[in-house]
Amino acid sequence: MTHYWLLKSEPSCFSIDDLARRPKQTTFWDGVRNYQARNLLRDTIKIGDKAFFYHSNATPPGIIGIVDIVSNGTPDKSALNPEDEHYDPTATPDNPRWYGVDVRLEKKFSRLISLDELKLHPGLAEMQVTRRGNRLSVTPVTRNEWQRILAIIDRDAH
DNA sequence: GCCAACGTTGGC
DNA sequence: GCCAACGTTGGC
Repeated sequence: MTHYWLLKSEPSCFSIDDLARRPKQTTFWDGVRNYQARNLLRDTIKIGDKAFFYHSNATPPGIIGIVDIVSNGTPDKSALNPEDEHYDPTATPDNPRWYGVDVRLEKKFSRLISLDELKLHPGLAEMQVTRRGNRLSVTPVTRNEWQRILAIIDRDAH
């Protein structure tokens, strides 16, 4: 069964357009350094799931598209690379500590659905990403929330 | 195991 | 750039 997620990225670091330029519009979602998010990436998110691509620390922040999850969780090798900005000296090949998944761009929305809009929408205001103080970069999205957002985009297209 | 200090996230 | 929220670290 397909599950739905929201993945945050700062567009100044990695944007949906950056993903669109990658070979096969696919990349390894690396650099997550929070245990709760790590557990989701390692254990819970599976091939065939889908996720919203969320631009955080943007003006405005919001949901900008959809990615398909195209691998199960695998060790995040960026933690092992001293040259990488996400290097973690406590990670080892035997105990990789951090995980990620491969994602492929499914769709960039015709417009960004801003955080403000989510908060104002009765069916979306309870999304985890709208909660004050929420810092988790990987959060679950309910089937209803997923379909409501698709309906907004679909409506705009007509 | 507590908790103060510190670092990071991310909206504004 | 500010700062509230929250996660992590480390002394005790």
